[in-house]
Amino acid sequence: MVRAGLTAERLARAGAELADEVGFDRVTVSELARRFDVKVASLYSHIRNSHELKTRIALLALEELADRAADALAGRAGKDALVALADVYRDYAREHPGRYAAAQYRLGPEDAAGSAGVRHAQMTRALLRGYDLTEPDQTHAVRLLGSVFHGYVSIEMGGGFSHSAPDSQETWSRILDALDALLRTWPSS
Amino acid sequence: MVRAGLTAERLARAGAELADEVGFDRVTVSELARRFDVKVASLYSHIRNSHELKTRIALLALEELADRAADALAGRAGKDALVALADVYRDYAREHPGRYAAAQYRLGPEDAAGSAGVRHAQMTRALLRGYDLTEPDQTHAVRLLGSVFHGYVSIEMGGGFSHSAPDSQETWSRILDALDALLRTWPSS
DNA sequence: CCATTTGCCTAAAGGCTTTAGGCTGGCGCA
DNA sequence: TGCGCCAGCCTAAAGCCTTTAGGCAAATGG
Repeated sequence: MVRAGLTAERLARAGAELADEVGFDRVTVSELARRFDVKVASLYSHIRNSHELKTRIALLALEELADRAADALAGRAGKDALVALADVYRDYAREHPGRYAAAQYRLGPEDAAGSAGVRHAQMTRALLRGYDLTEPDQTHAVRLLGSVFHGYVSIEMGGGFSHSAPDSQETWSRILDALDALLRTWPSS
Repeated sequence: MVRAGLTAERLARAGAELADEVGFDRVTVSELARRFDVKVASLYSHIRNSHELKTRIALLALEELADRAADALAGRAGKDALVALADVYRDYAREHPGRYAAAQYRLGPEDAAGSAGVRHAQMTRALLRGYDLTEPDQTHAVRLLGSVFHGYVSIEMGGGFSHSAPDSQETWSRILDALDALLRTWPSS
């Protein structure tokens, strides 16, 4: 009997693909076993349980996203950087809806600390160096940007903007214009 | 044998309470049956399936949220109204995390059209009358506010802001200040 | 070359969803 | 008041998912 060569890593990668195909919430240990043409119980030698599988997929997505963000930010500053970073999130969500959903999976403090989530915050901070903000406003701005990016993308993915004019791309551009303007004239306390 | 007096309505209400207690994703037809001290199959005379149950809970939450928003907006304008509306979302999410999650449940176009989602958009539009925006900027602004509110609240609920200074309330206030300033000086195309 | 570890399998228990079909308490009508 | 009918709950059963326990065989390394 030929062995399938399972690994926690490979399972997570396959799980990420599965998520993009059928949705993160339908990623199931059983379905994954089917894909590897292996019995379900076999997966439990590699992952503790379903939660660990999802966590690994989430961590993987966060890494990928952070890598893309780092790439996009390289050599850019100011509004250029703002738009680039924003597009990274939006594009990733469109290309990999399942992974994007996974990135929202709630992690325990343990996993969260070791995740790429930290890098995300740092990069947003780096981006803000192109604007003139000092603490604590910088932190407020980091949180605002995170909220807008995630909020917009998740509403858009949910179809929230698809049944009314103007089209979503137009709004996205105008929102980024507005955020840029806001960051340049941030109202200090 | 005394009848339990089940109803799609009562099931949805009980489901909403259950969601707040254990989380929306753990709302289950089985658990609900247990709460009514009734066999699982009995519920299927009132709801078509699990999806319909969740949809009804979502619609209920959207309704409640819209009612609160309408209340909060009454007699207010400008920044006052902005803060009031924003707090409605945030407070609702804190008081009723399960219902808030339910409100994010993806509805079919059918249900979406008949939902209170429409009222939400209209109220945000009404709020913007306190600022000087005309179409299509008004729509862009509606979408921005929706993104910020939803994005911030969902990150906050996920614990995203809880492990770093400054505290979340402070950021929330400053973000609302910033949005107010932005709306007053919205960069026209 | 064989001993041990590692990887996948069978078996089984327990939970959730959904459908089919049966019994009965009550409401409506005569 | 009495009776029939139907709505409302039940039992049964199938199908899928998770998770644990224990077994056999393929790799690995001494």
